[in-house]
Amino acid sequence: MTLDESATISERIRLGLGRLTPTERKVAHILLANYPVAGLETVSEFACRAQVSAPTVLRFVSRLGFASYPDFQRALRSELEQQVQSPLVKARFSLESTTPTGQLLNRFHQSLADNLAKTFRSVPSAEFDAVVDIFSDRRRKVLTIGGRFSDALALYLSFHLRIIRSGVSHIGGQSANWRDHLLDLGERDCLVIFDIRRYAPDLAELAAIASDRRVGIVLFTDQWLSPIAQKAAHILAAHVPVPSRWDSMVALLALVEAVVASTTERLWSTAESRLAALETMRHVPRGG
Amino acid sequence: MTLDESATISERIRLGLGRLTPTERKVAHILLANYPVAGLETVSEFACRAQVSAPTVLRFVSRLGFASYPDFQRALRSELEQQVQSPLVKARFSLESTTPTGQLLNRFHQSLADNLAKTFRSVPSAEFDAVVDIFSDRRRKVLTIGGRFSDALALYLSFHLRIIRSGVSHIGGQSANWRDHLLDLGERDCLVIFDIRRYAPDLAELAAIASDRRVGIVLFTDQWLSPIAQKAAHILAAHVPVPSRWDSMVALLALVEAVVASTTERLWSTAESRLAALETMRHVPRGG
DNA sequence: GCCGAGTTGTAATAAATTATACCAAAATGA
DNA sequence: TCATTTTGGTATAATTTATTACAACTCGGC
Repeated sequence: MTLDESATISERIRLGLGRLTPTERKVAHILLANYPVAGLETVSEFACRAQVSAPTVLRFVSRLGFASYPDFQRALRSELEQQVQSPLVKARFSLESTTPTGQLLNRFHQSLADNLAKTFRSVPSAEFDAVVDIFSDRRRKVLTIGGRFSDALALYLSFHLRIIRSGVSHIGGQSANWRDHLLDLGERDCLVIFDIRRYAPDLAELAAIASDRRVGIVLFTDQWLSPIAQKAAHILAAHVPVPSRWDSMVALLALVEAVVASTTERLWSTAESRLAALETMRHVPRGG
Repeated sequence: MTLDESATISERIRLGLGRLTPTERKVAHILLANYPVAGLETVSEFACRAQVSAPTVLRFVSRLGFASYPDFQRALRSELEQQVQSPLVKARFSLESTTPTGQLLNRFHQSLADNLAKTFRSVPSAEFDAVVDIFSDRRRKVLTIGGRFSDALALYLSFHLRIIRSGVSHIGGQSANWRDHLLDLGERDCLVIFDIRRYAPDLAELAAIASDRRVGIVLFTDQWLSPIAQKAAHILAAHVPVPSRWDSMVALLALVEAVVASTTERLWSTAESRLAALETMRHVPRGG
């Protein structure tokens, strides 16, 4: 099995993601989400960041086709070197950066653009496709749920999916009642969890139960990966830091929209009539 | 001799350049010319690149104020991690544009970045400030509501505001019941409406009623402006087109988060204790 | 021309890192 | 349920790396 040496390392990782063991995949995701810095650390630092043991990191690197860890780092550095060739473009298009508010907006925009770039750079195509595959499969039921803030995204996703297909629900209400929803799900079905920093214990618990029941978990999370990542079949991670007291869900929403766009395209031929039917229902006059 | 820890390393080098010996200066220049990769190599690789001996490199690092070479590397990495944001990134590290999915993600990302830029460039600071002013004024009640999809953002906004202040609600449920909520609002209060393309007639109706009652309307809408714009006291518009069957709410969410960030900052001194109280309540065990 | 402060490289040493062998635990399938 | 395979961590060995001591060299001043 010879890998294409010309490919960038991040590409190599994304392509080889399928051949990795679960824990190795965790390492891969951490690296992609913190590319390339994580790989430039020592093995143990990297391992610690990914919450795995050092040998796992080494096995990961080895499976990528590198002869040794230093070899791997050399490759990363040489890639970084080429990338940095272009002069450090700092100057930015700016609106009124004179006013305090203008500056704030500028900084905020900067961070968001950044988060978007990093996020899309690190999303493995295979992972993205896998999620779209699942959402496009009408035989699989889909349940969505999220944390305190991210639940809005879970809701948004379920709205969109419900328009183009059946069998989609959003889990709301008291967390005590969540698990009841799982009763309806079987091995082929799918639980979509949104969980970002200040990870919700309630969600982790739900994920554990779902995992026990062999329900496939699709996880939308931040760059540091929610603990649920261990139980998840597929992970889509977004970058969330912004100059604010709170984390940003912009990049996460971007991922959701990309998935929705792709799924919609896939199901369009059949969704179209469904949409028309919905439209008709919507215009039926109601009392009030 | 303590150096300013806040300065970037490259800055630190430039400042200290005078105090270095000739050979050390050579090292400094090599590092600046191949920043930061050269410093991420091993001492001997770095030394070889600079055509000096290993101890010279170490003396250089030491004179910069670092306790050890690994320490120096850690600093470089952490700088890189933060800085990987703005520069360049796009071109080099971009994801597999070879695969169809890679192309799709690239196009999508491109559109979103574009929307963000256009949105932030066109937001009037005064309008932004005005909205923050309103949200920061605890005497004003705030009601949020949105359309089919944008309601998720309305919900998100209300969640955030409710954490830092009282008097915030989200209007849900049947549109027939919406107007009941307006009974609670007076002239000084505020109705926040999210309305993007395929503008909802229901919302326009609600806006008309609110306007009649002299309730101030804050409108989050798309670049073409919902018809509600005529009734609105303040408008924040975002760009929404993406290569998808649906419009994107990413830039709109970005605006919401910017407003929330600013409002939070404004109210923080008092919100902090409120947050602590909420946290306590949250941890009270519940049945189940 | 010799001396001494300052500078640089060589070589030996100490410290860390990476790599491996092995075992336990989990997953898988009959 | 049990046997078999896969997977992941621990402990340790092997290697590389950073560090230090010291000697050689350079350059000014006397």
